[in-house]
Amino acid sequence: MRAEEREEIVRLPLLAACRPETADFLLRGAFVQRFPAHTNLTREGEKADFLYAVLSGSIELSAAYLDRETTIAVIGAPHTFIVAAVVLDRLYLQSARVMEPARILMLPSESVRQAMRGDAGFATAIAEEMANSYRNVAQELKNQKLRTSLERLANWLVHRDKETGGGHRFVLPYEKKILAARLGMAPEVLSRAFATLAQYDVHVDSATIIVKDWKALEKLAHPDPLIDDETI
Amino acid sequence: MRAEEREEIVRLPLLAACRPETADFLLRGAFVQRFPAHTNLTREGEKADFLYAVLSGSIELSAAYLDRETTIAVIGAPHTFIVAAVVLDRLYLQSARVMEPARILMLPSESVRQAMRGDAGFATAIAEEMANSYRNVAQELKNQKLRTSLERLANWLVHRDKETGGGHRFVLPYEKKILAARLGMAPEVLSRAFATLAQYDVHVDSATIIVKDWKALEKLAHPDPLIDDETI
DNA sequence: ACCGTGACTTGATAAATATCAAGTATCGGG
DNA sequence: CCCGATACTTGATATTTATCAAGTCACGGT
Repeated sequence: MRAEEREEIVRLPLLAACRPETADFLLRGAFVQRFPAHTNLTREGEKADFLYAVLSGSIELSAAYLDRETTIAVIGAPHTFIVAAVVLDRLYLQSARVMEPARILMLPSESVRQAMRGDAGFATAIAEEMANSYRNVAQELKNQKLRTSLERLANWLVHRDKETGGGHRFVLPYEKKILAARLGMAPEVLSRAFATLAQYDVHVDSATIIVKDWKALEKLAHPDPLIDDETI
Repeated sequence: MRAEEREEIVRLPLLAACRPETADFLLRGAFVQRFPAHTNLTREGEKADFLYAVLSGSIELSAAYLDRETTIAVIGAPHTFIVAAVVLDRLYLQSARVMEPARILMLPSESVRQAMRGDAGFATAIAEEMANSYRNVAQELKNQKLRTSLERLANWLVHRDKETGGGHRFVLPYEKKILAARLGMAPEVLSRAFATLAQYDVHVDSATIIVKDWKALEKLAHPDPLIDDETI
């Protein structure tokens, strides 16, 4: 592992609060690897061998049931994924696939558990990471149970616009097919939802979104910090 | 706090793995309180002042949006709730209401965070608690996104039957109205779903459920450990 | 014992969402 | 530059779910 890469890694929220010797211990068994798009990193049901952290690129987490499949979340740097399975030494509940070509840090799961037992700072960082993940998925559950598909799309657009600087013009970060799965609807429904949003002056040109009447969109969306704000 | 009550508390998964002095420290600021049914313990949006653990009784966690409301989960002993908000010192994302009269342990949230920083065993226990909660919500999200309402009910029955000893006969632990919200459907839909299950030899007499043809129900439900098994 | 409230059910209907099919557009590889 | 695969859109339709309304029933409080 190169020195500058090591620098980058110990700045991750996960490692920033642990003792130097814990970081040493963890990084001894760790490695960083680059993966091209579409690589499958984990499949749900497998044993949790590694904790993964995204250094760059993005990862799609998905789950399947019978012949159905859905996207649970899309993760980017500097976040981790499938930490819960590692902490509990259980099976992955989700599959992880590389979306944008990614650099991934992999920590052997047994080392992680051992480091937790020995370093309260690290264990706390893991707990905080888990708490964040918990809140994100709890918010997503509220999103699913309390909103219609049109409302979920409208809120996603409002949120994405803020995230990209509030220019009221941005490009979708991934395929509409994946966005549809992420929002919990069939691709055809997403297509029609975009068509409906034309009434609210939302213009869609392939992957580019232009929000001409911000107020109208926000009124439709009714964003709620307790569902949409990840840092509340 | 009585000695036997203290005994009971330090056996909670949360405290079982921490150092004696950490338990002392935590229990110094803690108290146990009995609450009658329907008491509101927290409201979503409030600051997280306490970590709650259920010693007996049960708690309903719910969330609202506009004029809608849903039940996120129902918690019993020896589980905790709203730990994530405490760990991160943020706002509660869910409201908690007493369902069955309950004895609740309350730990001041600042003490919890302080204890985590000082005791790796306790921080690890919190991380494990969070990991369990995370997996439960993630499973619930899969349940919502990948199944129809009839399938959710069928699986809930299968699961509940196993939980209560597999006698193929049990009593609903709470009102159908709440069950409907828990399963993500309108009460009328639940009513009709029960009616549909008559075809599968599921008999409903007010709150008593009798499953006459277990195989038929299980075939309809298609239970999946990665969605339904909390300990996988 | 009576009353009133609220849970539960059932019917009728509307709205939301999924599915199937067909056509167009787009994009990467040869 | 062309081809084939796949994403995306749109229409028609089916299924799922919600809503509104009315009636029954059970229960707690007076």
